Amino acid sequence: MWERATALPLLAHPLSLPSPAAGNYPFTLSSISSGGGATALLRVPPLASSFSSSSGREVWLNPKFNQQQRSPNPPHGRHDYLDRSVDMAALLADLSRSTTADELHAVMSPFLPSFSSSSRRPPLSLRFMLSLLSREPDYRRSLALLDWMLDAAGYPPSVVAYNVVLRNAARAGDFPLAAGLLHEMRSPSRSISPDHFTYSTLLSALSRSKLLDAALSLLPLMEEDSICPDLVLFSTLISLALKLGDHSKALALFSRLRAAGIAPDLVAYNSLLAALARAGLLRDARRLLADMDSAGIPPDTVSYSTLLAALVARRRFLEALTLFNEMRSPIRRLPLDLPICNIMIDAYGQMDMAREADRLFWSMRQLGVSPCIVTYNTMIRVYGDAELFGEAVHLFRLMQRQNIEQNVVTYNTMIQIYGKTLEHEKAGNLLQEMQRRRIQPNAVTFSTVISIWARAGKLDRAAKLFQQIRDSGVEIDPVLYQTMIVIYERAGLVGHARRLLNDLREPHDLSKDTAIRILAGAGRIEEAAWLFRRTEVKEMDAFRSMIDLFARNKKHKNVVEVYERMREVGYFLDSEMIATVLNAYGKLQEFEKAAAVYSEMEEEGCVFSDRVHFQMLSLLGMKRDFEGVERLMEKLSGDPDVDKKELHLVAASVYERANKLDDAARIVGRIMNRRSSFSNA
DNA sequence: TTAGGGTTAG
Repeated sequence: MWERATALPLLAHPLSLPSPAAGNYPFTLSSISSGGGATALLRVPPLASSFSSSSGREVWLNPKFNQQQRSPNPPHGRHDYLDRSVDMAALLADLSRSTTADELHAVMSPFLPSFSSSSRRPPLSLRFMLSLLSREPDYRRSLALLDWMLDAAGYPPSVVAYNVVLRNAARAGDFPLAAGLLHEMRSPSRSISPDHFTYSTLLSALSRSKLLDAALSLLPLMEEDSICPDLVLFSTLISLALKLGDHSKALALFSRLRAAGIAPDLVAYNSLLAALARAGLLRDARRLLADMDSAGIPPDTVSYSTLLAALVARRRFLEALTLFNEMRSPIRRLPLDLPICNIMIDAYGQMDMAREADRLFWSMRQLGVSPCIVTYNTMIRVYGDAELFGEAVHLFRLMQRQNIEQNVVTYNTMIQIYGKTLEHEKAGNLLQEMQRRRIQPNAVTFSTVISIWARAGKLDRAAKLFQQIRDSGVEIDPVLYQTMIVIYERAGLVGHARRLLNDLREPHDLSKDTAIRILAGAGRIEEAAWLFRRTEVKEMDAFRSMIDLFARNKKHKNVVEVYERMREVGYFLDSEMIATVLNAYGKLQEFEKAAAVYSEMEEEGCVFSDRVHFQMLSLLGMKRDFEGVERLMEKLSGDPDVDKKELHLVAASVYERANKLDDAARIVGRIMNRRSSFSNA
């Protein structure tokens, strides 16, 4: 429950100042000059120097202007606040930039009793004081002043006064106080309605502190107070939900935004794209791009990179390439920026298009984009995956020669590459080198090195390193210890493995399926495969992770091996897995088998995602069975579930890759026809 | 008076 907090005393160290007896004010009105109007010059005498850094200061006031307006022609180029009442307020405002709340309060406190409670609104000077106190580290003293204003001086409660105090409590992360104030406002004794500002400040502060549920709990209160959240608030909440990985909340919030009649802007749309992508609703995301066009907010580079990253993460490269071409096509002509270069270099690498990745990497500067550490790390990995080991090493050392920052990811990537080249000594050297350079190895580094050494037959060294890690108190994460356990088991040291589990207080009967999932998920291919082959796998997730692992590593034969084992057990695959298997058969040039899987699964009543159909289409193209391509296209054109635009794009790219440009153009023509008939309708 | 989006390693 929220609680009203105790306020700190207004003045931590009371200062003694002259009493405000007549004529003893700490400043004087010294002259009135002219110009366009009455401008008053206040001279702050040395008497007041205890709250001013200089021994005397000048403050210009123009009574013609309303309070808090800035003077159009500030004398001496100064910007001073102006107040019609020409009272202390202006001076306070000016001094507030160089004076502490304590000093100001010391100046003001003698006057406090003289403030009349009969007026409806506290004078500006008091309001300044409140605002200033609330900005101090001891922001709770603003609460004391608020209490004094309401209770002692008897001013009526005001939303603004509460908001000032609440804002700074919220900014300071003091949510019990902030929410306490909110409830106090709404209580019968105060009975003032929190306004839009009250909720905005509180909600955005809660969001900054990642307190999504607390923020959401305020929405019903807002509704009671008839305050509708605005675009800013909604998009803050949506992005927070996304950051916390709760895409369904993000989607729900977006629906509420729409229901409230708020038109999303580009960023809100991009957040929605991210939410859809994370929910795996890529088709909806793809459609949203078109919706954005109709809404007059065409997608930008970020929109595309959001979708691209999601497609790449799901290994849907064909669609990713199509999308990338689309963003660079004459219709869009969107510029490339750093993240999208990073995404594409990564994607090209995974697509076995290292040459394209390389070209993009080295042309970035011409595109006006400076590669960052992520770019370098990705490019090194792509070189390694393409077995361009010389290039990988060269780039790694080039970074050092050019003093480009390297981090633990850089080293982990490079160590992994030395694992591939079976240079376990060099892997070990890099481990030492990074430690010399004060780049802390992490669990990834250790499990990689241990795995490399074990594979090189250096079991002793691996075990010794593992022991060192344990002794050092570094947390042993599941991948690290599963790696070590499999190493022991492979070496026939079952006792060691059991003891390890025992020491780590892990149950010995931790299922092998789980172990497989952990190792496969981490890309520990040797260890996962070894375990997979000697385990009677039951869990679908274990199979899935193995298919993913082998697919990621382009071990197409092994993908098929997992598939066949699943069929033996009697499992049906989901769409994603079928597409992966089809792709593997394609890479193995086993088109007949692929076609058999496709029709068999269809007969079994599997509902395919578009991706499966498109994969099959692409296989037929690779097989140069263009009659088959046309037949399948015809069939899919009549399927209401298939996205027609996407279908045509895929078909066009199938013909393009087969170098049948006329056919590709014919298909593209169909897209254009569809488009024009759509716009005519 | 308030604000939001996409990228790297086991």
